[in-house]
Amino acid sequence: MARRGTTTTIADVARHAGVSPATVSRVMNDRFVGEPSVADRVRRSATELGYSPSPLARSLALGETHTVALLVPDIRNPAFQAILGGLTRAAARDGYRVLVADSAETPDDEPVLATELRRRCDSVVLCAPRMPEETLVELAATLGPVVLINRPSPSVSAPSLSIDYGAGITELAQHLYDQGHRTFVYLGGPERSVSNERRRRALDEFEATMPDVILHRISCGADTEDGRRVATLVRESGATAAIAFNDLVAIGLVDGLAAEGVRVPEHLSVTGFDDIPFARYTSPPLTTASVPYEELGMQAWQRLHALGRDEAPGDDVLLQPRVAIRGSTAAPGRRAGIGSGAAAETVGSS
Amino acid sequence: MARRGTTTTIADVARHAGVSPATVSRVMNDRFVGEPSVADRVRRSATELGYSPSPLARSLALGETHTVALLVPDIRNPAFQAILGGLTRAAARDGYRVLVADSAETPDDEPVLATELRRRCDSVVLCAPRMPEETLVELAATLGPVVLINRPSPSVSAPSLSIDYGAGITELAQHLYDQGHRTFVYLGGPERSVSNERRRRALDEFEATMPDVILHRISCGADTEDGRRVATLVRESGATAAIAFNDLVAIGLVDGLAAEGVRVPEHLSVTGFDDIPFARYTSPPLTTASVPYEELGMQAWQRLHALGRDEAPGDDVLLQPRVAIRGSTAAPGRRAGIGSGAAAETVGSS
DNA sequence: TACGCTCGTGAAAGCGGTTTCTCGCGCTGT
DNA sequence: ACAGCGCGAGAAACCGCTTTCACGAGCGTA
Repeated sequence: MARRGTTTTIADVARHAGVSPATVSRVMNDRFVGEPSVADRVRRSATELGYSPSPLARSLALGETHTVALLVPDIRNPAFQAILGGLTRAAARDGYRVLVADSAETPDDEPVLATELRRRCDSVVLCAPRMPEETLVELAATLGPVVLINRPSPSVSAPSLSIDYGAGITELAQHLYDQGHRTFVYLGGPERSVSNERRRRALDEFEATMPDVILHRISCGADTEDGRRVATLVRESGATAAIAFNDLVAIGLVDGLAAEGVRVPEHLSVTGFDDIPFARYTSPPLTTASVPYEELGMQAWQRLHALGRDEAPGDDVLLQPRVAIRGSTAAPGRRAGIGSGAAAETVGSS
Repeated sequence: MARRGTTTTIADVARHAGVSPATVSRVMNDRFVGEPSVADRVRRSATELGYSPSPLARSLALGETHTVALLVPDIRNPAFQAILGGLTRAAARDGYRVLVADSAETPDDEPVLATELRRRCDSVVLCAPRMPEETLVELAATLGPVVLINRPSPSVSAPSLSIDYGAGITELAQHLYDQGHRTFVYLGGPERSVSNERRRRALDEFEATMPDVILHRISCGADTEDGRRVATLVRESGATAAIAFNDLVAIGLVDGLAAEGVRVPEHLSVTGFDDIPFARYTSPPLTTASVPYEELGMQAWQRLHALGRDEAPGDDVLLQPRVAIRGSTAAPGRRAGIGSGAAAETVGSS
């Protein structure tokens, strides 16, 4: 904030133009209906004094801030950054700004963080994968306009936008199965994460459906480092294919395996999840499920914008990942053909 | 904002506790000096009514918002996301939030955007690589607390944090030279970008210093797609080493070259710049100059925080990139040895 | 000519806090 | 016993803008 008395206020303009603050306000907001000459005079005074209304004061008076909050567990996660990108761009088109906050992977802080953010903003995009359901229900009720990312729930009043992780992971497993794999290992994400739960359920079902499939499970994490850490465990598991919680884990795993002399996909196939921008450029390019996170961010804004104008926000949406077959998967025990480079890619729909 | 009359205000608490709003305010801000029993009563009323002060009203009254703005040309750029990450985390530690905005690569919009943001925030981190110097000087003067990213300038009153792009690119060139390359091609970034200018100057000087070096220049861009687009030009240039404006361009280039059957580094060496998190996982792992963007974000906050308390913000800083030698560079015309995997890496300092 | 309308504008009451200023009270000093 | 002092807490002004309400002027009509 500028030093007190430095900024020109609406009163200054009013005085300069010889009118009342009310009139200045009306002119600035195109709500003025009187003599055009008066409006002109006000406008001239405004530009002459370099006046622009204080957004803060307007927010207080109007009860709206033209700001939307985004709360995520870790802002450095590329998936959240993609959401942020989509949200920022979409909101900007309607003259809204985005306030970001990061709970530093501490679900306990999220309710108070969210409420605090909410008071600065008109609405909030909440991404709280590890928040307990009951806390979420309570929070969503008090929060007002909010959209939930990846937390579809009939008991919550807010619209939610989610990724069909189950469908994506099933399709990945099926792809591996079709290539001849029978022994899998799943590298689980954060323990209490909803999206991890979705993936696990889908894999449980896959295992139950396919009698000849063996599925090992390793509790891992969501970061590159987590993937690297479990490389040895994966190697020793006897699996021919590893299904990683996400791309970061997969990338870390591939790297960790390389350090142990295990080649991907020659010795072991690996799949990721998310299709972060660089998944296609990794070594080898990563077979993964492509998730439209930027789209998610844009749709989130669309819902909130509707909600803010008391329109119907639209139904909950379950966005379908698209599996992208790249170089990190191959038939077990078979060497990958020479020339299977970054350019080759198949995209399947689900 | 909650529906009018829904939120409990300071007046409600005052009434409930049988005191004046002034007293409530003092209690809430630990400025209360009277009878402890009164303070207790107020605190009880506050929690009972679920009261929390409106940040908006406080901001208006206090003249500070506890918010800092970040303005960048494109929020989707990983470098900016890293800065955002560092800034967000550092600011959060002091109870500040970050408001993000993206000028959509439109330098003309930046001055008005920045001023608008500034009115909502206590300070702003400005990253405007393509803004004309004179505009910047003017803007920085009116903006108040601001730190400039990558725009060191004696004529601007604001502190600046920059990357020594010249040193980084020179070191990369030198590395290539040491490996035996003599014909280079530089893939230039955005035409009017300051950081591109810095790289170009350094390469001009490098060319002048090394008599046997031939340096071609291609105007390219800053994105993966730009790199892919110029792959053919690069191949036809006759250069044995390509120095890309940044990692994204390098990655795109490598991909584009692969599509034309040109192998990296066997046929052509490629360097990037930035060392985005995935540079080490590309295929092949990218030789690049590692730039501490997250650190940049944190330092930016540190300066602004100091500035906000009328402390000396500290001197301008020129952060040194560290060149990371990876798999995308090799001696010209020599095949890379088998087994040069992602794990192998040398880090040099500058 | 008087009455009632509409139209253009200003006065003032919010929005929800903070802070200065003031005032009443009880305590001390002589 | 009374002036003076310090302390605890409230009244009111203020931050900068919006908006309702009121008011006076000008007009048309009876």
